[in-house]
Amino acid sequence: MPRPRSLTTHQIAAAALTVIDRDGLPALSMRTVAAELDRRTMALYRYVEDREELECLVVDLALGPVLDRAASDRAASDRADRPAAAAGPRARLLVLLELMREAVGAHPGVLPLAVRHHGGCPSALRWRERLLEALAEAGLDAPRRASALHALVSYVIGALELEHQAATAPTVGASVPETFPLLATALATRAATDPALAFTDGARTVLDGLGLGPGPGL
Amino acid sequence: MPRPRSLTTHQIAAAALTVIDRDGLPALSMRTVAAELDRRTMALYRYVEDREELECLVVDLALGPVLDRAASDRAASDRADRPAAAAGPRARLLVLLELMREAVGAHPGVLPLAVRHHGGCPSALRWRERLLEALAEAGLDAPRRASALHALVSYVIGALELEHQAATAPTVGASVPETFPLLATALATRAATDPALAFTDGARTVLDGLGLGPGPGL
DNA sequence: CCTCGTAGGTGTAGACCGTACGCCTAAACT
DNA sequence: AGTTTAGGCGTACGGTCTACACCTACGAGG
Repeated sequence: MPRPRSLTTHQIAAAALTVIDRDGLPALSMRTVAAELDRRTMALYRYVEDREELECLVVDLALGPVLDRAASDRAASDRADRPAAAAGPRARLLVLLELMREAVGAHPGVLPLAVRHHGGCPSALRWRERLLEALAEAGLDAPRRASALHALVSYVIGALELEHQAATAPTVGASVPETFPLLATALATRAATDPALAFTDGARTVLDGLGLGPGPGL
Repeated sequence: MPRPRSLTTHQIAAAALTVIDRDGLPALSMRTVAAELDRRTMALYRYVEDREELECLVVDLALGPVLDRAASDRAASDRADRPAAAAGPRARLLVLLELMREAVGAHPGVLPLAVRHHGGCPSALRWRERLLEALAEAGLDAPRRASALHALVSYVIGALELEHQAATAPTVGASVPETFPLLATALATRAATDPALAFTDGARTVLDGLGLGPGPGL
């Protein structure tokens, strides 16, 4: 009976993501998103409570691929096309962690939003559930699962944040070398390393610490 | 010859910290800080380039205690007053990580700023250098130190961020239970755990993963 | 003691932001 | 065709940061 909606929240999220990818996160505003959709600013408020909710939609959209690809990996593993993905809990966890990194890496500007809304956005919650499934499969009981999840999520959030800042930092380390010799060499080493390798390396460290030793899969 | 300065950057940082502690991070603005010092807004720009720099000063001030207490611990250990603090590299690392958590915990509102500026603020750099010293003492060579530093810093940043959000979240987990059973129990477990214990537990996990097994000290 | 120059402090104003409120109107069901 | 419901728009308010030009208080040199 009422007038039909001419926009969807998905379209709005996509427009916001376009703005972020093109002009960076600081450019994200109700005005710019509305302009991207050829609408006036206030039109958005018919679909979204406030900016907070819009950000949540963007995060959900950007993190969508994580689950899609995880699901396709799982389906593929059922068909034994991608045996590596199903080799074992440890390998599956590693894949999940790397999928999250890739999803965020595809839209770097979203990272601060993802960090802020990872607790209230469906995609992120589903991702965590997947982690827990793998942890359960590895034989961890509930308390150890909770502890392991905390360690893994903390690492991922921190590592992504570090990587993001390294990418957007205004080259801070000018006065570092003399005062902090160890730090200087460490930063140099890090700058010379492939970020993806550094991420996976740290992830493996955490998995080792959880007692999920390198199994037959990897 | 010129007119002397009537303020110090330290005073400005302290005023900003007062504002944050009293009214929360969103209340931080050039206006509120200036009001705290009984000055007009623009007076601050004689001491600070922009808001960015002010935030950096606040982080530096808030993180100061980490280094002071780490130094006093070290002095104390020299006098054998606090043997536990000098028991070994692993114990020292754990203390450094916990000191960082306590420093941020003393001013919860600063956390987002600390995360954003941890790379450009002297206190944070000195803290990292201390970590590297302990790692070197543990026998790790330069590449492994860089890798270990990355894992540790990532974990700390992520864990603090998680803790901060758990404290300020508007109770999101309403729809979680049915859709994500594993996550629901994990969140319940986490909510029932002392944050300090959860933090230390995760830190120990990372240290284990780094091969710094539980030594004689702890 | 007086003057002078430097730098501190201030006021104004511009360009943004998010969003509360009220109006008009287009669409679809009765 | 009529009614009703929501969509879209315009305006406006209060807030942010900060560029710029102005006045003035202070300490040093004479």
